[in-house]
Amino acid sequence: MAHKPRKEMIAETRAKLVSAARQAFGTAGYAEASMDDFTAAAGLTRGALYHHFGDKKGLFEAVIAEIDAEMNERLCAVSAKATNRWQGFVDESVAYIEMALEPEIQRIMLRDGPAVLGDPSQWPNANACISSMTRSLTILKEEGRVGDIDPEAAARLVSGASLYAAQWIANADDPAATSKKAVKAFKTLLNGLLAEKG
Amino acid sequence: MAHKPRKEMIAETRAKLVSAARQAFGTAGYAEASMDDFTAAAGLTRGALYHHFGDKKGLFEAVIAEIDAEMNERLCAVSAKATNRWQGFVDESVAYIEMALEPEIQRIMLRDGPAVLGDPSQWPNANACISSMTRSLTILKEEGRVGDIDPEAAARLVSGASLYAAQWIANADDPAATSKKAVKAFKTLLNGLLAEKG
DNA sequence: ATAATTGCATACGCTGCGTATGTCAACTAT
DNA sequence: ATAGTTGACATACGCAGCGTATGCAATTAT
Repeated sequence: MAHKPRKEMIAETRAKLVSAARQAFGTAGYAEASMDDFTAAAGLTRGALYHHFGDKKGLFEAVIAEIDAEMNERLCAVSAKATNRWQGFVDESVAYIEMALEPEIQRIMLRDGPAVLGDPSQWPNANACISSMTRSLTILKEEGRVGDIDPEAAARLVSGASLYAAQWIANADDPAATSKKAVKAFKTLLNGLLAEKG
Repeated sequence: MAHKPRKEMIAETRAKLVSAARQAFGTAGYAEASMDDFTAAAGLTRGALYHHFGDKKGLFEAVIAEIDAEMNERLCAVSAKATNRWQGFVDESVAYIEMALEPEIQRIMLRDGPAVLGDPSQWPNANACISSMTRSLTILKEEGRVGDIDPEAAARLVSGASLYAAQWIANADDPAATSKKAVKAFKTLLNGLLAEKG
C-alpha cells in the first residue's frame, strides 16, 4: 500500500534531479557542478542521471527548459497588464532586464547556457520568450505602431541588449543607479522602433 | 651566435602558446581544448604554460586580450573613415556585428569568454571596444546629436544587441538574408538615440 | 510462477588538470 | 673564466570527474 504508483516515483526522481541540478548549476555554475555531488544531494547517484537524461548536458537542457517556461509565464503576465500594446512591449522588455538580474537566470540562461548548448536561438525547448516578443512586434507592425522592420530581428536585438545590460548592472558597484541609467537608455533605444516619435 | 637573446626566446614561447591556444579555443572551444594537446602542437608542454600563465584561464585571458586589441584596431579604422561622427558610430556598430560573425570571435569572445571569465565589462585587459564606443557617444551627446542618455549604458546596450544578433545570423539557415534584416532593424533601433528623427 | 523489462546503483577505466620536483641553459659577479 | 644563481621549461605523480559496463531488485507481462 505504501507503494506509490511507478510512474509517480519516476517523475519524482526526475524532478529531484532537475531541482538539485538547477540549484548546483545556478550557484556553482555548470562546469564546476559535480554530478556526484548534486545527485547525492538529491539522494541519488549518477546512475539515475545517465538513465534519465543521457548525460550532463541532457540534464542541463531539462533545467533550461524549466526555467524558460517560468520566465515566459512571468513575461506574459507583465505584458497582459499593460494598458496598450506598445506599452506592454516596453514593459515586457524592461521586465526581461530585471529578470536577468536574478543570479540563477543570469548564470544558467545567459552565461553557461550559450557556452554549453550554443546559440540560444537554436535551443529546442527554450524560445518561448523570444517567440512571444516576436508576436507582440508583429502585431505592432501590422497596426502601424512600429516601422517597417523584421519583428524577429528586432526581438532578438532587444533581448540581446537586455541581457547584456543586465549583466552589466548586476556586476556594477551601484546596481540601483546603473539600472536606472540602463533602463533609461534602453527605453530611448526602443523609441527608434516607433513609426513616429513618441 | 646562433643564440638569440633570452628575452626574445621567451617572448617567442609565449607567443607560440597564445597562438596555439587561440587556435584550439577558437575551434574546439575552451572546455574541450586539452592543454596537453595544444601545448604539444606548439612544441611545448604544460610546464611552459603553467610557468608563463599560471593556469588555463590565465592563458585564456591572454588570448582574449590579443583578440580584443585586434578588434579595437579594426573598429577604429572603420569609424575613422566615416564622413561624420554619427555615421561613424553607426558604421562602427554595424562593423561590430559583422566581426561577431567570425567563428573565432564568436566562440572565444562571445561565448566561452563570458562563461569562463564572467561579465565582459569586468575583464581587465579587454574593454577597448566598449571604451571607444562610449567615447564616441559622449562626444555625440555633447554635440547635441544624441539625446540625454548615459553614453556607457547606450554603448553596452548596443554591443549586447550586436553580438546577440551576430550569433543569430551566424547560425541562421540563410545568413546573408538574416544579416540584412538584422542590420536594418539595428539601424532603426539606433535612430532612437538621436535627438531628432534622422 | 517465471520470464522479461526497467529504474537505478556499483564498479571500473580513462582523460585531463594542478602541483611538486627535476634539469639544463643562460645571465651575473667576482 | 668560473662558480653560483636564476629562470625557463620538462617530467612525474596524484586526484577529481566523466562515461560506460555491469549488477540487482522491483515491477510488469505472460
